[in-house]
Amino acid sequence: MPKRVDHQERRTLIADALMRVAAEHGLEAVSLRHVAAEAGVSSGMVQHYFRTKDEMMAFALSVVREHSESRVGQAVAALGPDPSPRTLLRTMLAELLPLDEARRADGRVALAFLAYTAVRPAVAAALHGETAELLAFIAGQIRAAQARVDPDRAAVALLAVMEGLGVYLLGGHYPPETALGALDTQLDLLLGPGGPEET
Amino acid sequence: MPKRVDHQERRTLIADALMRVAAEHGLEAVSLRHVAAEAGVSSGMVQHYFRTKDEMMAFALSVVREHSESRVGQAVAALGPDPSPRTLLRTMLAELLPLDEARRADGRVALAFLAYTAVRPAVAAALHGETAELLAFIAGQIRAAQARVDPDRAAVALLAVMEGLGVYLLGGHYPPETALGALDTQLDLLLGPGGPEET
DNA sequence: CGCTTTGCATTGCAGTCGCAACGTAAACGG
DNA sequence: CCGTTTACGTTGCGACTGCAATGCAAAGCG
Repeated sequence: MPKRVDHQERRTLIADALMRVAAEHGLEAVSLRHVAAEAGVSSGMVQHYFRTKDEMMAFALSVVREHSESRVGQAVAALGPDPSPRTLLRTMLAELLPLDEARRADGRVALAFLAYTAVRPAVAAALHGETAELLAFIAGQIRAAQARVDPDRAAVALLAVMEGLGVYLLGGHYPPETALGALDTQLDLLLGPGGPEET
Repeated sequence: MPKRVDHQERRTLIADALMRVAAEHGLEAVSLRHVAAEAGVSSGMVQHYFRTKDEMMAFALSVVREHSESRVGQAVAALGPDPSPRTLLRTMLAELLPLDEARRADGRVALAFLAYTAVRPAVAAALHGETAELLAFIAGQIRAAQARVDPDRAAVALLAVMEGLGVYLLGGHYPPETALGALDTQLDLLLGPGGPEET
C-alpha cells in the first residue's frame, strides 16, 4: 500500500472546514469548492475523501455530534467523582448551551443540521437513539435525586428547556445569564431548590 | 392606473408557494424558478413582485410569523371569555407545537428560518421584540396565577420548553403525546397541579 | 526495475442559480 | 386616440453547482 495517510484525519480536517463555513454563512453556503478553499486544499481532494456531497454532510453531522458529546464528557470529568444528580445535570446541560462564541459557532451548525435533517427523515432517524439514551440518563438522575415528579416526563421537559434556551440564545433573544437563570429555575422546580449554582 | 391587481394577494400567493417548497425540501431548495413553478406562475412574475430573493425571503418570514400568530389568536378566541391563566397558556403553547401535519409543515419552515436568521443577525433582530412581548405576556399570566415561582424566569423556561418540544417533535424524536405530557408537567410545576388538560 | 495502487490536482460538462434586459398586452388619463 | 404606466412573459448572461473523467507523482510489492 502506497502513501499511507490517515483517512480519518483528512476527513475531520475537511469536516472542520465545513463547520466553519456553515457556522459563518449557513449550510446553504456549503459547497465542495467553498469547503475546499476554507480547508486550504483542492476541491479534488475533497472529492477524493468524500465521493458525494451527501457523504460529506453525513460525516460532518456525525462530527458535530461527537464534538458536543466529548465536550460534555470533559465537563463531567472535571467534576470529580460522584457528583450530585443536580450538579451533574446542570453541568451537562449548561455545557450544551451556546454560552460563548465557540459554542455559539457549534450551535449554529447544529441548528442548521437540525433544519437539514427535518426534511430528510432518513438522516434524522439516526439521531433518535442518541436522544433516547440522553433522556433515559436524565430520567435516571432525576430518579436518583428522589424528586417528587415523574422522572420520564421531567426529563423530556428538562431536555426541551435546554434545547429551547439554546435556540433563543442563538437568535440573540436574550443574554446568557437569562438562559442560565431559567435553567437553574427549572432544576429548582424539578429537584427542589437550593442546589449549588456556580457559573 | 392600469390593470389594478392586489399586490398583497400576489405576494402572499408566492410566499405560500415558497413555504410549501421549504416545508418539503428545505430553504436551500427555494429558488426563484422553483417557487414560481410551485405557485404556477412564471419566474418573471415572481421577480415583478419581489425585486430580489432576499426581499422574497423577508416577506415569507413575516408571513410565517403572522401565520402562527393568527393560529394562536383563533385558538385563544375559541376558549371563550376569561380563561384561567393555565388554560390560556396551555392553549397558546400547545397550538404552537407541531402536533399535526399542517403544523409540522409550518414548523419545518419556521425551523429553517431559525437557522437562516442565525447567520443573518440583522434579520434576527427584527424578531427580538416579538419574543420579548410574548415573554412578558407569559410572565403576566404566571403572575396572575399567583404561582410561587419567579414569573420572569418561569416564563423564559416555559417558552423554552415549548420551543424545545417543537424541535424534538419535528425531528420525530418522540410522539406528540410525549410532548403534550411534558408541557402539562411543566405547567404543573409552574402553576401547581390539577389544571384541566383536554387534548 | 516495473507495476499496481493510492493520493491528489486539473479540467470539463450539464445543470441551476439570481438577476438584468427586453418585449408586449392591457388599462387608464389626457 | 394616444401616451404612459402597470403587469407580466421570455431570453440570456455570468457565476456557480455537483460530479465524472483524466492525468500524474509517489510509494509499496513482485
